[in-house]
Amino acid sequence: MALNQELGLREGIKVLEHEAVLNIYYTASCLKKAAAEFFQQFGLTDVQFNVMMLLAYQSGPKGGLSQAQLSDMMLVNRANITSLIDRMEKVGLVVRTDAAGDRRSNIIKMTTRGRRLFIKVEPLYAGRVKEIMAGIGRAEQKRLIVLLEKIRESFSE
Amino acid sequence: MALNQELGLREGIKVLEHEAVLNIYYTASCLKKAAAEFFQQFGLTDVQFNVMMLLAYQSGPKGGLSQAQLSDMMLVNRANITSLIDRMEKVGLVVRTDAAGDRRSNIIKMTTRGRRLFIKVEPLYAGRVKEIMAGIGRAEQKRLIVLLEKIRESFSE
DNA sequence: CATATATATTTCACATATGTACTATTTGTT
DNA sequence: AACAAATAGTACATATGTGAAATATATATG
Repeated sequence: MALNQELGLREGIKVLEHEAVLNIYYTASCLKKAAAEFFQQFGLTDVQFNVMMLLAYQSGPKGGLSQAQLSDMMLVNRANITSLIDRMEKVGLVVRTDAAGDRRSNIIKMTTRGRRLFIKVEPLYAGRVKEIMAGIGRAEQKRLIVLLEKIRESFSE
Repeated sequence: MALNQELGLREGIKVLEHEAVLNIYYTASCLKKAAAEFFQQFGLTDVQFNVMMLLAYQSGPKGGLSQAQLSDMMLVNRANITSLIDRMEKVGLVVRTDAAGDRRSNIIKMTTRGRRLFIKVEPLYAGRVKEIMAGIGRAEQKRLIVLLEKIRESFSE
């Protein structure tokens, strides 16, 4: 449905570019809500699951990632990683370990409990994502990705 | 640029659907940051500007919108509108007025100062949005909007 | 080697988002 | 009219996002 109707606006959105931007915002927000809802049953947030996914697939030779690396891969302010890892550490999903050779940084690793939970949740999540994206086919998904990449190019200039 | 590279991921994203979702998130985040940066020079946040835009274009016969109406049009939790309007009222952009006939609800209206600022900022914002979206043409923007609408359909079932 | 600069993390103040619970008021039903 | 249910706003706890400043440690340069 068009955004106008979904939001119950009396007046349409006049600038096409703005309508496109609002569509991106709104869709991201819907997806985020659906993700939050999905992860809640496992006591996780979408952001926490993202951390676990990065630790599972992107870990370096040290068997973990520093907070700075996580921050870069998540586009999250570094200040924010501190409390995020605090919360995850408190519930035993990850641990901070010393980085060999650099006493400034922590290497974050998943605990056995974290890994076990991740292995259980990940395939279920993949299924849910496919369900949600079933409205558009693979070719359309690829086209969507290309369009979004083009938009982001204006930021890297 | 592909998300893999932008985030510096060692391993690519395996599930296409997930890659599409992450692209939407990431693009929304980039757009939001650009908006925040833009509005900062006027002492506004993007969310506050959104409130002003709704008050300017969507106001009902009472010359304003209730907090509940704003909440619906912004997809913001109602609990959140309270503090948002608190902050905007404190800096004199909007006022809470009594709703004739319903003592439960407040009608939010822009102040003269708010309206003056909005009139100044709006065309500059429209220009900035066009700049940002210049990477894709009008036809592509329309196609993007359609794709995003299709994705959102899976939530309204 | 000493000093300047850069990097990693933490802390702080704040804006925004969520859900839940509460009060006040309105509306709908009997 | 009396009572139940719905609605509007607020308050609170929590998660996430921002920038700025502080601390500790590493690195680069003269």
